[in-house]
Amino acid sequence: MRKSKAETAVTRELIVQTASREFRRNGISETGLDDIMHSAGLTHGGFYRHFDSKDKLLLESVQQALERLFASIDAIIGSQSHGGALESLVEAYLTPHRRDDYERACPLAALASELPRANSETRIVASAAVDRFIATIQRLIDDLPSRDARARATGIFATMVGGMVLSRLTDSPTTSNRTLKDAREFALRP
Amino acid sequence: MRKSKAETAVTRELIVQTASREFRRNGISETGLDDIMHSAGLTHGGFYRHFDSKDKLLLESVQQALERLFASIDAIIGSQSHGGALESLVEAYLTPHRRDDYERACPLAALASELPRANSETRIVASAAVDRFIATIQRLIDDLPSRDARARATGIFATMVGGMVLSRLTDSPTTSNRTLKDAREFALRP
DNA sequence: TGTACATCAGTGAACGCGCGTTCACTGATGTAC
DNA sequence: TGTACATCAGTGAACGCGCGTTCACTGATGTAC
Repeated sequence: MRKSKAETAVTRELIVQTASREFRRNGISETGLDDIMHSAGLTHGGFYRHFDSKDKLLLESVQQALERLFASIDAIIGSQSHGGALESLVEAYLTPHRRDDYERACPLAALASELPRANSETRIVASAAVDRFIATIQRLIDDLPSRDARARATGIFATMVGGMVLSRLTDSPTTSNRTLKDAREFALRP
Repeated sequence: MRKSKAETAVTRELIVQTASREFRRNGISETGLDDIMHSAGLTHGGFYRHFDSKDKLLLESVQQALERLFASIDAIIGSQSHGGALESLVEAYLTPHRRDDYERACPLAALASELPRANSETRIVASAAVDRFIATIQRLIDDLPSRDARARATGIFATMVGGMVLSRLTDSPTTSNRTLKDAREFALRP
């Protein structure tokens, strides 16, 4: 049952999107190709018509998640007066919504301890994303010389990623939400 | 070749210690019992004379790593004048040494994205350790009412964990070291 | 525009490997008398 | 204190399962004329 080129492209996109969510939800090595294909409504055998390996799918999944995350962040920043942009960014990131909805979760936080062992292409993408995140934050800090702004931006991003990681590690939902709030306030402290 | 009770206890301890390092280095699901037993100089068949399951070993490994980490932190705090203790704690944590030496790494950072999916006993231990870490930091903050000190301590710990996670995610050693430094300074910023 | 053939997306079975776990066995240790 | 037997730490093979990957097959799509 060959599919048309258009249908094939849609299927491929669906697989990447599904994988992107499932990797973030269940981790890289705990997510099987069978899980992904089944979640996408397909059987596992067809996978290799679209991708060379699980590693290649992981690479595209992480890339896609990052592209969408940066797109949403850029939109948030763009829609704000310059003064409130940093606050909006931090508050959009450290949110119960982004903690619980793995479709929108930050792959750097969701895959934090697994990415350093991923294949080299994926590591390069992840490492570049850290840089881009920090540079984005740096641009929103205008009361410091650029060297200090970069250092401050790194600290802010560390607080964001750490706050998200800790909030997922915490059992109690109340405490988890307060962790997000405390991290937001610490990151934005003047 | 039955071993004496003393030898058996030593072997058991060796397995926990080895597992604790290997889990932190290679992750929970990517570390096999065979890897651990082989690293400890044993064969995999003997494992079940000491532990009921991989999950039970994980629990003890994480517990042991946390006990040792808290012991070293308490020692650092105890040996300091009260004013410098927070600085010493943050600087002892966000160090290239603790990033690279998995014998001393913080399990919360090294297993950050895997622990939320671990068995419930291990999750409870991890969650309690987050609380204890925050409480330890809180006690070193004396210029704020306790509610605010707790919030501040949460922010500091988020920065510490995030800084460590990001430094492991970064390809370049120079950048990775600077990330640690920036996170240290951000955490300690007055 | 229609026809004949090649291509290939998706299916479902199979392969090979590694993993967590079990088991029969060995021989030194522990224990009961 | 010595002897006879039970226990059990460690070995290495085996089991069963799941995983990433491959493959023969189907039939609709794409293409060459």
